[in-house]
Amino acid sequence: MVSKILTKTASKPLAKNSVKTPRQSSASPRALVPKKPSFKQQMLAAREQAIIDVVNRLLSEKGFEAMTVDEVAFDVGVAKASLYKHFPSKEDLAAAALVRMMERAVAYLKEIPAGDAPVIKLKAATRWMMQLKLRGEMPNLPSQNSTLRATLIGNTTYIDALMQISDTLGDWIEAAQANGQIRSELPAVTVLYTLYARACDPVLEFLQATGSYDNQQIMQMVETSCFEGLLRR
Amino acid sequence: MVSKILTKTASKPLAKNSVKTPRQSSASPRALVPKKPSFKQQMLAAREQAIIDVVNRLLSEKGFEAMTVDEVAFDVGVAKASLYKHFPSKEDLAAAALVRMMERAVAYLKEIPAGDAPVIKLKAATRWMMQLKLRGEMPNLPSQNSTLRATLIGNTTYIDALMQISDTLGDWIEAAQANGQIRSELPAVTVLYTLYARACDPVLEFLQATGSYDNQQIMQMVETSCFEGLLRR
DNA sequence: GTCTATACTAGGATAGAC
DNA sequence: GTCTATCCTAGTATAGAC
Repeated sequence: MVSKILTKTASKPLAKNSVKTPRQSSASPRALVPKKPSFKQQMLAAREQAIIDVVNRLLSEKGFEAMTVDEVAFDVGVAKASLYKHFPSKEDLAAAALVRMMERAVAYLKEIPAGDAPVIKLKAATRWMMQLKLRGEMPNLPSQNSTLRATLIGNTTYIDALMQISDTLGDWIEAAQANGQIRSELPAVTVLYTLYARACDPVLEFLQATGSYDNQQIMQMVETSCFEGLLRR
Repeated sequence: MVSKILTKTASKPLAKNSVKTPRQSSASPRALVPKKPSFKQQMLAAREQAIIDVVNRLLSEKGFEAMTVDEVAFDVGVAKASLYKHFPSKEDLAAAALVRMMERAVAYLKEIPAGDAPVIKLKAATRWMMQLKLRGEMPNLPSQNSTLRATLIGNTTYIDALMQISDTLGDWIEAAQANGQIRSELPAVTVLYTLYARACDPVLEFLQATGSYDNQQIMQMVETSCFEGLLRR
């Protein structure tokens, strides 16, 4: 467990989620039977998915600051005011996209075969991030934007997913250090951050911009430099 | 020479430099004697240096988008309108800071002993960048901001310095690959970009934020992971 | 070349009808 | 919950006096 490497913030309950699963009174006789979402709710959820898709793309293309709500509304094909019925602010819009990304990451990590060697798992996770980035689906966190950060650390779902991911990766890192595959001089946090950083590595887009290499080659090169190092063995 | 790795843009002559060295008519009998700058010019240059210092700091703290001209003016202690007498736009303000950074880089590279092994030179250059970043003096290029990019590629001084740096580092990289120190499977461009990326590596600030390591330790760790790789030899 | 005061615009957010 | 129309702040840039 390396969850201690993340400052555990007292995550206050989330303000409100726009699309809730229908909550029945626990006194109801059918309380244990999840009710199928109504047609309207399905439409709503689909609309929000579409919004999040657009936000995700814009976030990866231009980053949070440069993305405008007008643009989001236009691309979704909806009025700006309607967006604000779904999400209370631009920050929450971005947060929703990030939350979905986190949930996808959690889901992907679960797919990795448990029997694989720790290093193999770590490489798989890294490749997954790089692939998203190369496909223009990895949101660009403009690092030190304060208003977005504030929203994010207040988002329990986001924080929980992030910590879950960090714990999983952290365990793999420690296992890989224990069995001698990853160098132990580097603290596990450093390794973790180094892997995370592949999700926003400018080298990926620079190499892509040269047009000389395809995505497979680029991922291979960055993986090599990251795991094997620049120096020859 | 790897200058071909950078798209050689036809760099049009710079619009105008706010502080020019006094230009005498070439017909003048003292044309070859550089005239000492007048007191007023020295004051002007000093003022502009102060402005650039502030811009540089803000650029590294919050990036281009989040930096406001009001803030710059306030921190310099001058009226906003006065700033615009020195620099025609916010973009030019940032460009000036970046140009100075480039010139410093060029100067630093020249200081590196020519007799050192290529890899040693590359490590020195990398450490220089990381040190600036850790000290909060490395401007944060918000990557894909279009208006700033446009100004930059129109700035001959900037482009020339960037190409000069790339050539120098490129030569060292190729030398290091030739003598077997740096792995040759990786194209020189990839190595070059990988080193450049240390100037904006989020791992540096993340590790700094933990408060568990001092700058020397952080630089050592990142250098290790970059050159030696995460895997144990 | 410095100031104060102001013009102008982009962009986040809301009002209020349907 | 969607729309049109509008508000309002922040932020770039400029006018014009000294």
